[in-house]
Amino acid sequence: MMPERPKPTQREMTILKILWKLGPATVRQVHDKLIAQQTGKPVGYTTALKMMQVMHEKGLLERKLDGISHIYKPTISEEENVRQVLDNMIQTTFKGSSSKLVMQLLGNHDTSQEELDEIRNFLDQLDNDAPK
Amino acid sequence: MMPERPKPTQREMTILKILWKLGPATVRQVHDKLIAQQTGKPVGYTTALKMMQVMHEKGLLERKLDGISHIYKPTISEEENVRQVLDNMIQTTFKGSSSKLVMQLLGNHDTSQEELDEIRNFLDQLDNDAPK
DNA sequence: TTGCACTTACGAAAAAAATCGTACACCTTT
DNA sequence: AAAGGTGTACGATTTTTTTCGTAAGTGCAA
Repeated sequence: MMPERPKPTQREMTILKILWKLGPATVRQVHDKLIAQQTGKPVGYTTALKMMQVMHEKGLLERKLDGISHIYKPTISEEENVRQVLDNMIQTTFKGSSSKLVMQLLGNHDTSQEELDEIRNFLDQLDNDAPK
Repeated sequence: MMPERPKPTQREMTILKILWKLGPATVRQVHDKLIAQQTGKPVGYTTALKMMQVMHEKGLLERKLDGISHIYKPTISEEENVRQVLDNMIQTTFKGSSSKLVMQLLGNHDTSQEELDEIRNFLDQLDNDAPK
């Protein structure tokens, strides 16, 4: 049984990102960040509140009461989300081949030598842990 | 001067994906695919038409007349789109380190030996092309 | 010619997402 | 006690997105 968790809208994503960065936080804290990024027109406090309430109803956020106010946190971790996005990308645009994604990434992203070395080390690591 | 190209909505993304798969195509062709995927309720032809018209106005699609009908194609390629998404992901969730992304990907995606070898070869290739 | 089958355009309705006003409760400070 | 600051809840409005009905043009075949 799927936990019933609809795909977040774009605005909801910006709130999720803020929460992932902050860790569990109050509406006030999230709203401050929203104001700080100032993407377009400033958003009102009650707007942020309502959004987060709706996200809670949708199952995107969980919350617990802390004194007078609520502390919210995403029900899905950033890592899990990234994994989903990457897996999906691999399926739909790289025909299931994760190496293709890596190659595309390293190919044009102009990666530093240190980064490349790290990746190589990691590959070796994988081989050692699970030798053929 | 930015070409003024708003971020596509989720529905618009499904159309973009179809066009990326098909190559330049008519509304009819796109609509057929939409029907074929059958995600939820079937969508009407004029709905697909209108969406693509709107996307054209937004600058997401370009089109050219072909006889009586139009042939549409995305103004952004799938590769470019993927690059944007990955770059953005690297910045916001991996603090600028692409190797972190690769490690996260290979870490839990349970990658085959062939894939890993391909990546290693690709790394060697990069070293040869641009040796320190 | 008449009638399909196909197309585009366009307005407007329907649905979804985002914003906000207002009410009200609880503290603290004055 | 009153005032001010903080919080939640919730209905309603506004804006954006999605859907579709209808009109009208074109080509083709009966």
